[in-house]
Amino acid sequence: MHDIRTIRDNPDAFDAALARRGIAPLAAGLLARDAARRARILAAETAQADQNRASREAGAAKAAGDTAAFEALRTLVAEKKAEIARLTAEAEAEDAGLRAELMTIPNLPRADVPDGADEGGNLEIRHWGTPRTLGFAAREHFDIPGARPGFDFPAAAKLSGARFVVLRGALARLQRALAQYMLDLHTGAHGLTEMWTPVLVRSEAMEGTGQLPKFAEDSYQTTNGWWLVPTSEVTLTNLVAGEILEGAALPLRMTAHTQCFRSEAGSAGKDTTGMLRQHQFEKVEMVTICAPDQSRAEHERMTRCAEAVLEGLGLPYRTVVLCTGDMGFGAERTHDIEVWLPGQGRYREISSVSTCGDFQARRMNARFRPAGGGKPEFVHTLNGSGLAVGRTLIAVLENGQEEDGSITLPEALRPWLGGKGRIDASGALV
RNA sequence: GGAGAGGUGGCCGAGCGGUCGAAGGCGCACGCCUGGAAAGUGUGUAGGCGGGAAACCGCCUCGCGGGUUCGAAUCCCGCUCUCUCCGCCA
Repeated sequence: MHDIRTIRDNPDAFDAALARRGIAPLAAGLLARDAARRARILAAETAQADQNRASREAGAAKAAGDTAAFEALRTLVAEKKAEIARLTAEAEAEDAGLRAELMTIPNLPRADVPDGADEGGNLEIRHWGTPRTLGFAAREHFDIPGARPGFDFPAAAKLSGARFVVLRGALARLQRALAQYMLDLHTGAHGLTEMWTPVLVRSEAMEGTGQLPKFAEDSYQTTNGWWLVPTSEVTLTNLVAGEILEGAALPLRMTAHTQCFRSEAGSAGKDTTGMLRQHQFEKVEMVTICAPDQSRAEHERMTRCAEAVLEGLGLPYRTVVLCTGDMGFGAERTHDIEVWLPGQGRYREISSVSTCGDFQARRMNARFRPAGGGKPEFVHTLNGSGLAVGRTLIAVLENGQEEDGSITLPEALRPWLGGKGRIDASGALV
């Protein structure tokens, strides 16, 4: 959420930044609303101050035995009371209205984000690895002979419908191994704290990270009001909601492996075959809570943590910085990591690492007390996939496929695969 | 799901319907003391919003929301969360 005072101080800069995201100017409307709001607040508080004073004087008059004065003041308070009720209701309505509007406005892109209308404007900032030369026609993950027995889409359709998968045998094992490998890498070499969090959350949590109020249709809600998290960014980030952290304790770097649930509203027809885009999938997420002067370095660090997962698995990737038109709601800068998928012959997103500045912190009211003392300030929040486990499974299968239909698995996974290193053409882990 | 107890500042913990944003303690910060420290001692120490160039002033917050009252941390009602016991349960 944006700070109305910042907009007040520099409305042109606000509108200019919005324009980079293709949004029409909003500052004038917001400031008119803000002026009305403040006028109401002032009126309500002035009336309240009048009442408080009259009440004190009434008490004094009563103590002094001055009945006439007491009765007069009592009448005055009663009058003020009705006035206050009306004025505060108006003030609260204005305040809520302004806040509601601010809650729907996306974060502003940082100056170093490239302009662009869509993903065509993204810029590669680095790449790693070279796609194998296969010498045969690459298959997509669901078409590789060794993988086919492990994917049971008909069974998933029977249980749940489209965009679900049942994994069987070697593939179920492989997915588990991938998640364990990622968690161990992040908690070990990268020093993140492993967390385990709920996947059902209150609306407040979804508002804190920006999924609500604007994107309700993208998530699922239970009959009693809980939301299924679309990513554990929601739980990990909201851990600090409403808190005032000690500056010396920052940065907090966390990771969690959870199920994620997305309605995929609006992506009808996209990626309908295979398990690339599912309503339920696994993700190892990373979240960092830090001081404002730490967030740039933390963003780079987190990006490197995600890239390290792919490097450990020997999967070629490229990292792009998203242009203004392709960024998500809460981000001020995003790095997408795209893994090479031989079956599609192109790079596909496997991780998205964003720094949100104080955008989420304002929504959550998450602050820290600077190390040297002083007023609490809003923290900065960052989140990134490290990585999407299902998509990593796809990448491992497609990149490891052999002409005979078998699949060579990354060496790095052996500790979690009972020492085994390939899936044969019949689908057995050997 | 049933019964009971309880939510006060960074923490612990008092609080008669007004003088209470709140005693006291701990912690923390700064000073005194000291060769330096400890101990001792003094002072300070919540957040948000609004007005103001500033000094400063006002408003709100004792889990949340209502009510009673001239006046509520204190009385009443509802909700919520935590804890204990019972029930159920992976």
